[in-house]
Amino acid sequence: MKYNPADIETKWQKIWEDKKLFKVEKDESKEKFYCLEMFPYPSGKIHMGHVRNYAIGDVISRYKFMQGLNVLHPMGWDAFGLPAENAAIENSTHPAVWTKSNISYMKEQLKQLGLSYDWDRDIATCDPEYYRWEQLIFIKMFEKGLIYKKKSHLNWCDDCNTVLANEQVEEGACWRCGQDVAIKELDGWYLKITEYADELLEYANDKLPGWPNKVLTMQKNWIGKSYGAEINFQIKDTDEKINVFTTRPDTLFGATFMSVAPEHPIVKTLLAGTDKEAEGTAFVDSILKEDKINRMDDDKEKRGFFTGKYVTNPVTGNDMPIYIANFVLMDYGTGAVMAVPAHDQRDFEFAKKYGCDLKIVIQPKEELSLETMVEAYTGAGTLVNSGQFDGTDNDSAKKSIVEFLDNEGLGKSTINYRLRDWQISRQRYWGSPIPFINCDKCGSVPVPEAELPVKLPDVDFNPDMRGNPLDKVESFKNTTCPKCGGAATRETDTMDTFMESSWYFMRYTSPHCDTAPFDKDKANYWMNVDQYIGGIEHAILHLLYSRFYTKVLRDLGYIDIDEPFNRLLTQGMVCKETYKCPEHGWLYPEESVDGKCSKCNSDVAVGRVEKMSKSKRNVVDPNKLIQKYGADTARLFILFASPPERELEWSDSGVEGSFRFLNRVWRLIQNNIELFNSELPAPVEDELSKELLFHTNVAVKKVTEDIDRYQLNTAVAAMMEFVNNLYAIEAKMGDEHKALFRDSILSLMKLIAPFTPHAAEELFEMAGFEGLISRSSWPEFDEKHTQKDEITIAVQVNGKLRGQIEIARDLDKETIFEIALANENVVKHTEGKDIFKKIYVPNKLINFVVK
RNA sequence: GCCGAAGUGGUGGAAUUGGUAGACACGAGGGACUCAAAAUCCCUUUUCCAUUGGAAGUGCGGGUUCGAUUCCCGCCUUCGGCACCA
Repeated sequence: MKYNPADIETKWQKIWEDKKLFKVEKDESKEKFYCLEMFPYPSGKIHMGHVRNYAIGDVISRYKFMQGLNVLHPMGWDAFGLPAENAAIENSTHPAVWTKSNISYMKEQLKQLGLSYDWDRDIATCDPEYYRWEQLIFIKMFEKGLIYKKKSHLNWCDDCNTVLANEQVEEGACWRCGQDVAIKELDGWYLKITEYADELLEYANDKLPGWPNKVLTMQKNWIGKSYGAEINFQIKDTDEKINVFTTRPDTLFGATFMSVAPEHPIVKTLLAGTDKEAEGTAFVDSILKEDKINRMDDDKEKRGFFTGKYVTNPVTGNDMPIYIANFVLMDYGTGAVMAVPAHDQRDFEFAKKYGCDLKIVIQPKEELSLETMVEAYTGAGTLVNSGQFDGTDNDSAKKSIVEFLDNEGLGKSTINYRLRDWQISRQRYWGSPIPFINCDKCGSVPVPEAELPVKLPDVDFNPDMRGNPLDKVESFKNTTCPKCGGAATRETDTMDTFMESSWYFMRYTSPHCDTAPFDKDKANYWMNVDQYIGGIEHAILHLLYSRFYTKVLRDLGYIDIDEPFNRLLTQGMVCKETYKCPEHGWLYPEESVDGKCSKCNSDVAVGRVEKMSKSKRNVVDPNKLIQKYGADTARLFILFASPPERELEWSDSGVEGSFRFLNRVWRLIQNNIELFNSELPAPVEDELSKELLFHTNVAVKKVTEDIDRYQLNTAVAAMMEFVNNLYAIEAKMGDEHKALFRDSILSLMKLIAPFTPHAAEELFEMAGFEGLISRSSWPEFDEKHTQKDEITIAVQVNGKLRGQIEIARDLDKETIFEIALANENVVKHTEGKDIFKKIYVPNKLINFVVK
């Protein structure tokens, strides 16, 4: 029978589904393994990135199943988000309709890949049964003081009437309507992730050994803990002070002016009623009008405005002019900076432009002078011009100056984070409603728990819609205050969709629990996720939020763990070269035929290898691939082509190779299928038997170890090598070897089972086995068969390979040297020379050092 | 600019702890089978010189070592992250 993936794949997918093969329950008697891949946004159809992600997770899950573990392997849908809402507006359909149809289509696609999910645990985050718990958690967090509301400056599109995330601003304009983006001060809800900054950092430092360093480093940088001081500066002729944060208190004597952020509240006070007011306000407005992206541009010119006011340097007593400066960020530190132009590059540039004083307070070995300085000196040195601190090295001066300030009540040592609290308000429809009611008398009041979930109301979507749909649904918006009973309005913003993905992995442990977000017992049994797999692009946002959420849920008493994910594998992107036609722009791969555009026959320009994306059309559709070769081939190729962490360059001919391999496996086992139903003579202990045992045990060992260390590409290579060896042995063997050969091809079936499960099931069945190979045991290897008695070792002279000798394993050293020295070619290189050192690496090589 | 990762045949990649560089696969060339094709199978395939064999070779330049793709120093390139963070 020819290998025909189309028939066998649907057959086995149905059997697995009918038998609910991958359905699991908590079972204390078994060791558990929780394998999780990042759930997808239901955008319409799956792409190669999904295939790769889920193929990796499926191999690991199936392998652990076969090793006898109780494996939880769930899948679901990150179902809230803007694309659904945009599609709804465009097509006048409800986002729920669009989302649901996408989910059912994509679910079918995933099933076609033969993935081992427990579909009974399927969840969609847009389901009120999911987001009701998110709303409950939100209220619990509020009660614990982890949530607050504040005004802040955000990207705002007037036309769409909504806040935009930074990444939704394209060259200063709204990505959807092209309107210029403004900065607007808006109310928003914040989660106090900064309260957990230290713990998040601490675990990232050394308590997450299963995470790639790369991701931990990115998170550490994102949190950005820095030690420094807060120093108070008195505004001259007033009672008010301006606080600054600095990491360089040692340079305080060199502070000659002050810069404050345009958004800083003090700005209005400073300008009020002065002759600078009009000009200053205009300056501030001109900066705030720029969108955030532009304002943070590379090499942005430094612009400042002198307010006409001064602060007093607390240690020198000198007047320091106060400038409003475009490069000072309101949301880092205190929004005000003491400027030390001699020792900070930004302040240096600013001072040169606006003619501010420079003062050197740190001298390195090679003396600085103001006349020759062309840039700020930021290195170490000895303090000068710094009163009683002169002569101390700048590092210890950091401490002593802060101590001095502390004693005088002028400042204190402090720690600052780059991490900011998480703003979760979105002026959108397709997200979880924020369960709060705004009352004129009582302020923001949580919706009583009994009234949860706050469900999204129905809205008629149409292309003429603008703004936040919820805000216009009067029946939703108008309500009464739960506290005072007076008229009140419901919060019409919805939550950031990262809120859903921050705890979905816990919901999977009891997805239908209707009394709590999840069953605590079950969650404690299944968590942590033992293996999490997903794209590197989530290194910060999703993975940091999930860690934060886990700690919060712990502190709220929902679960007893500190971190959600034990091991993390970040898979690389799937890439392909791009094709561009001078007439028709980007082309799909199939539109470029022999270097010509299939539409106009112009020469096609082959671009660089890039991440597969719809916009550049350098995509390969998993559907077409599965139709042509089957899911097993698709899975095998995507795992073989590259190690999981690295990016994968798509190659059609590589796919052919994987298909060929599967056919070779198929034929090898087919040709010998009758062995499974035959009485065979007892095996003999000859060379060929030894060889067979050797190759089989080596293959099992290598595949096992490679899966354990995520090297799925070399695991596939080991299976290929095994098959090549089996063909060679098949050609030589007699009846007395067939019993062993039968064992070997059974091992082969099991080894390929996690990778190409359909083909493995079919072969297993044809061999006459009862039950499913997916539920059979993983093959074991015997270390003694992975070693040969006769081995080849390399003979080097002065580190250069001069020969190879066959010896018995573990032969004594001196005998090996004798044999090696007798080797003809070795003699040539040692003759007439002194051998003054002989090195022997057991069973590997020897090296003669001669002169 | 800062941080991180990577750089190996024509191509994707392998070499797990410092020990025979190029496993496995793709592509290419040659051959077998076939009326022919497809499929399959076999051989060759780092470069250079050559007759057994030799020389060079893992981005570049140094170093440590009997021995370096692997460790150290300096540089180049590519990719990723962060970026006026006080």
